[in-house]
Amino acid sequence: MLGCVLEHETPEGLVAVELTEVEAYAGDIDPASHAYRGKTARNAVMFGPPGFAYVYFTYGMHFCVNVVCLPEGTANAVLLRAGRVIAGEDLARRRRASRRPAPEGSVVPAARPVLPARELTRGPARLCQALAIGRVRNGADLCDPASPLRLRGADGRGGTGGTGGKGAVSAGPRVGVSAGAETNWRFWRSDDETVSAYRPSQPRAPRVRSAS
DNA sequence: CGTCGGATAATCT
DNA sequence: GATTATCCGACGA
Repeated sequence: MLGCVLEHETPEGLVAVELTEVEAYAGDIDPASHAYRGKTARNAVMFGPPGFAYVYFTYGMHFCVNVVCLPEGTANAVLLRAGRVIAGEDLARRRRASRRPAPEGSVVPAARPVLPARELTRGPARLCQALAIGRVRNGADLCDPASPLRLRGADGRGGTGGTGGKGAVSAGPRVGVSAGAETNWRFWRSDDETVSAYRPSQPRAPRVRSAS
């Protein structure tokens, strides 16, 4: 799936990325998968036919998008973690511009730093923000060229991805997972600056309430 | 450049 | 009530 192109067409315009980093999740045999404990309302799309988008909401503020794989009844998916913007960079940058509150006592809004191109879709939630992928795209048909959210080969047809002969593919542990952390099911284009930084799972201490 | 804490709510136990 | 397939800004080197 590396090297394939994900496109989202909205009234605001089209943004497309060439995928540079993905992670595999293997349903019932994979403790890191959302489908590990069976079918629920959230993960239902993963149990359906392949080629559809599984979009989920996490950490109270972020969306991530997966491509459902393997036949109906199985629950496998590939998480799209990063890409390189190849169309609609302006729109992507506007969607990604973070809004900081005006400094205290100031009427002028804080200056917005210009985001480097490599930061636009570096990470699964950033990718979704740049492409404006949200809940309404859960279940979208990625293989239908008429779908607003679609996936295609880098050659404009159904061609395979990989690195297009331009380099190597690396593999390593998945980001942010606790169970199944030893499985090397994260794949990325070697030496690509759009690939997200690896962070091991960091369980946070439960929030303690002040005793007083 | 790196590490660290906070935000914030759906989902599941 | 705990956990989470994350990101951002602050701060220090």
